[in-house]
Amino acid sequence: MNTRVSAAAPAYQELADRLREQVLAGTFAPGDRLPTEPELCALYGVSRSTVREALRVLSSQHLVTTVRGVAGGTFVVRPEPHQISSYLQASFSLLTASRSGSVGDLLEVRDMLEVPAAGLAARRRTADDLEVLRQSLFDPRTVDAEHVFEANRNFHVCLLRAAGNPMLEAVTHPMFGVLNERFLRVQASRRFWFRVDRDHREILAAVADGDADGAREAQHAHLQHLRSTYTRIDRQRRAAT
Amino acid sequence: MNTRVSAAAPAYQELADRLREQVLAGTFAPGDRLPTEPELCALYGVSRSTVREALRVLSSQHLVTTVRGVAGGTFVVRPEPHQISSYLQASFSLLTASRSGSVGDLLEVRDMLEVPAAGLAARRRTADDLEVLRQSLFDPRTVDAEHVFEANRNFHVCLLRAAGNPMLEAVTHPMFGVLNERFLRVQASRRFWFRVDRDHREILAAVADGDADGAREAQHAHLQHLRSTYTRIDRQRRAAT
DNA sequence: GGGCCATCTAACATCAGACTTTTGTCGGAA
DNA sequence: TTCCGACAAAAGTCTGATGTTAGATGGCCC
Repeated sequence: MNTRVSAAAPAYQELADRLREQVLAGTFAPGDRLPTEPELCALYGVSRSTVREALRVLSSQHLVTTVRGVAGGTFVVRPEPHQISSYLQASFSLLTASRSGSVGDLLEVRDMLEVPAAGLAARRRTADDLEVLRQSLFDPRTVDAEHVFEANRNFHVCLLRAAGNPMLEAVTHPMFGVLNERFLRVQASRRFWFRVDRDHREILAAVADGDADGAREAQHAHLQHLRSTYTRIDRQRRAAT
Repeated sequence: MNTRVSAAAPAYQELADRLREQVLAGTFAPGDRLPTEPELCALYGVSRSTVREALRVLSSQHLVTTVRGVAGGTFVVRPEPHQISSYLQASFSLLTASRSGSVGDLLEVRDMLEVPAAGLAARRRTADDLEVLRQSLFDPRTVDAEHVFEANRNFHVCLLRAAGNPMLEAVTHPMFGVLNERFLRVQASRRFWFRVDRDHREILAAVADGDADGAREAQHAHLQHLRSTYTRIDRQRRAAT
């Protein structure tokens, strides 16, 4: 017998929602320990399986973590930008894989974010940022493709960080990541890397000078180059199918 | 006795990872049904609880859904932009709640995204988009605060949609959402809504004209107004603490 | 023959309880 | 004092039974 009009949601889902509400509302602060699993059973009148499934939902959304042992339990965590990034990257990756044409969308958004980000970086970069950026330059004549790939990745990530806006970083990083994994990990010509290297040095020079306009311009030009390469590869792949 | 160097990961986590890999790799296509829970138990040699916890992880990451009943089971879904949005909004909301000063960061990114978005909307909007935007205008003299709030929300969401880039929409919507919930749901003066209404009409006019520059400018001005209101409220709240 | 309703059934949902593994703590021995 | 082993508290895992949902089936009435 069910007096409610709609039972619809499973118990674990409902419990997860209720707990999430409390976490979001701040009833439990970051670092706080939630009641133990048996306690939650008693509190909400459900079995331990149900409690555990609810906790799995919350933990896979990076709202809580569980640790074992006597001092263990379920703890509220504060979401870190990099967690947001990893989730976003997985999602975007799937989105672009399933729908054709989304690569252009991704590039469009990347342009909106990374160009102003370069401008901000020029104004806000610290001496440390500059140093890291310099170390992320690479010799395009090097044979180690993996090293070049990593250095390129580093450069972009550092540039984002130098912009000093964690939200911006959290959102932009995955876009860069998806395109990078998708197009560069596998195939990229020597000539392409030469170009990338030149662009990076140009961007770095502007950022070092505190020249926001120059940095924006250089970053925009860089993305234009990338766009032409990505769309070419994308066309080839489609043709090959 | 454990021969592995690190047992670390719980079984449900490991199973979730293995299944996720298969979903991401396309072993299971969107719409496919995964093996039933008892079958997964047999396949991976674990108990049903473990299987179910793994499935909860995947489903809360919007990779699968489960439906009950005889034709039920666990199905691979393709991630939808609005799912990404809801996750992002929760994350950003927590991020701004826990760290002071992030409201400015949020506004900064919003400016990067919504200003060009308005420009895109001016170029890409359909007749339908225009119609919906018109219906999202409101009478600032109305007394129904909830209606005004909803109409305002609608206007921004439609404008984003009109830009015709799902990724852009997925990323921008939550930023708007967080600020909106945080500052406007509770307190907003009559004078503020008059201003908002005027701005909206200006944006709409530019978008209807296909005037990308005008739309960008109007949107930027609009965000500047919002910024001053938000920062004022934010200051008041801090002072009140 | 066609439409409607009761029944069946395959899948997920939930429960209860036991056992296992991990890890911090505490007390005693070297 | 330091080290080591027993203990305890917590999450992790397993088992098996029972509840619930919703499509499928087949028979009944018209």
